[in-house]
Amino acid sequence: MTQPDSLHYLGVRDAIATRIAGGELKPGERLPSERQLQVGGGVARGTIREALFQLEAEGIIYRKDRSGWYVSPPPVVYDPTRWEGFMSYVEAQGRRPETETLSKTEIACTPALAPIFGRPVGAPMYRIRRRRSVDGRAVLVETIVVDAALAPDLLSHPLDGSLTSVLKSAYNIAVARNRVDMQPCALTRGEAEALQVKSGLPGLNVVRTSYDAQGRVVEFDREYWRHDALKISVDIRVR
Amino acid sequence: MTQPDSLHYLGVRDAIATRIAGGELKPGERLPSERQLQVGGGVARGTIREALFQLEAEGIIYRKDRSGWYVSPPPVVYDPTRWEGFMSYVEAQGRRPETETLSKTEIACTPALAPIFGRPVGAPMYRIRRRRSVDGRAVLVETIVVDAALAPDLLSHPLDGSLTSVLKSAYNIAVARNRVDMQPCALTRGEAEALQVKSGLPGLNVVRTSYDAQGRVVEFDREYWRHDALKISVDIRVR
DNA sequence: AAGTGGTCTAGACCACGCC
DNA sequence: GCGTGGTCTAGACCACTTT
Repeated sequence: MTQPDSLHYLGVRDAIATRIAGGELKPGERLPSERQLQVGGGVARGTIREALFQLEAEGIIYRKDRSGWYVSPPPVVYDPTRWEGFMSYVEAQGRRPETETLSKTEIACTPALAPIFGRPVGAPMYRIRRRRSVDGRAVLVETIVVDAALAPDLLSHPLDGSLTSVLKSAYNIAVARNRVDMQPCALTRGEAEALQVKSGLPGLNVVRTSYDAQGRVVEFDREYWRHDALKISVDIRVR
Repeated sequence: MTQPDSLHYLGVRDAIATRIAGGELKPGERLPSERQLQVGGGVARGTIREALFQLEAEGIIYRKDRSGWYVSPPPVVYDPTRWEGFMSYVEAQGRRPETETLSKTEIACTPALAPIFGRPVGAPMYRIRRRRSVDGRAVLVETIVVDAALAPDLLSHPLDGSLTSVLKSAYNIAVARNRVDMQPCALTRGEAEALQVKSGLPGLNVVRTSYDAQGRVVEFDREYWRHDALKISVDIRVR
């Protein structure tokens, strides 16, 4: 008999959490399979899974679809008031960043985008979809939209680094104001697929709108982060 | 037969989401019980619950323990770079804020707090636990710690409003710098209980450290938010 | 081919909210 | 005291990853 704090699945949770905290299971390592975790306990697989979901919600473990459960690495710290770019701040934290461009296309400005950019529906825009990883684990997918009138021929530039610095160096466009919105969400359909997570997992939706000194929108970026990959830190001085 | 996109629980999810989006079920209203939702479909209750968990992760519905499932109201927008205080910004959004003081005690500075405040272990501190609600739904619990040397007799002041303004008006302590850390988390034990949610639900952990002009920590605040109650918005001007 | 997690069924009992 | 969600069992089959 497992005999936990009255609840089986929390007892199983604690048992696994203890093995992780004790260093028996290290970040990135795989847990025993669900059926193996059942062994002596006389516990149904559903109860084991309940415990695993709990640990997943806490950010302690994560899963690779149909491959297994793994111990989560520590989160990346992100300061929305700075924009050195993903690559540099991840590296500064001693982690290995990676960016893949999933697609880059010219699109016509949609009714949803028109008011954001202050441009007519149908105006040419560039849309870039990227996936970014830390230490080989995909942590976010993003969709960036840029006004083609401001940055003609943008897509011929290298897009796997900082887009902001491309805009600065190739087009002399400087960001003067940044608006960042963040909201807990569920990762569904496309985002979940790109991050190779189960649809419905919690995530963080980060929307960044960058303006130049004239108030024009130079970059509109929607990011979907794994909920366990990120820690936000903002430091503000009062005027 | 329900006949969804191959997956039963996603079909059930879509059916419920449609009823909510269509206005048949309004924010704050209760959904039919899990057993009622099974009716014609030949669907197991576990599958229904899978669909409800999905909607919960998306922030579309929430549950009151053993009472039922309800349609979520829209989130509150929170700007960490401003601190007019919870009461005023919630009101500004046309919602009804509420604050309850759960406890207020004098404590001895712990080893964890000592380096934050730069004070010796054992130094007197005040600890205040509060719960805050929007339109009658508890959305966050917080624990605030203040150095007793800076604000003697703090606990005799009214604590259901803005603590920052009490510090300002009663002690002439002004905040010069604010550090805000946010991280997705799971609501467990005490927090879950205070928010009347099931332990393990996703939440957002917000830690705010406020400094005065001399660099002293005047307020250390740890907040646990329901994941579906909050939207963060930051607006930054570049120097 | 074997093993894994993902989904689903059909029951059961319990603790607790609500009336 | 009835109905609710919360927990749990013991199976089953499937899609997919891994070897």
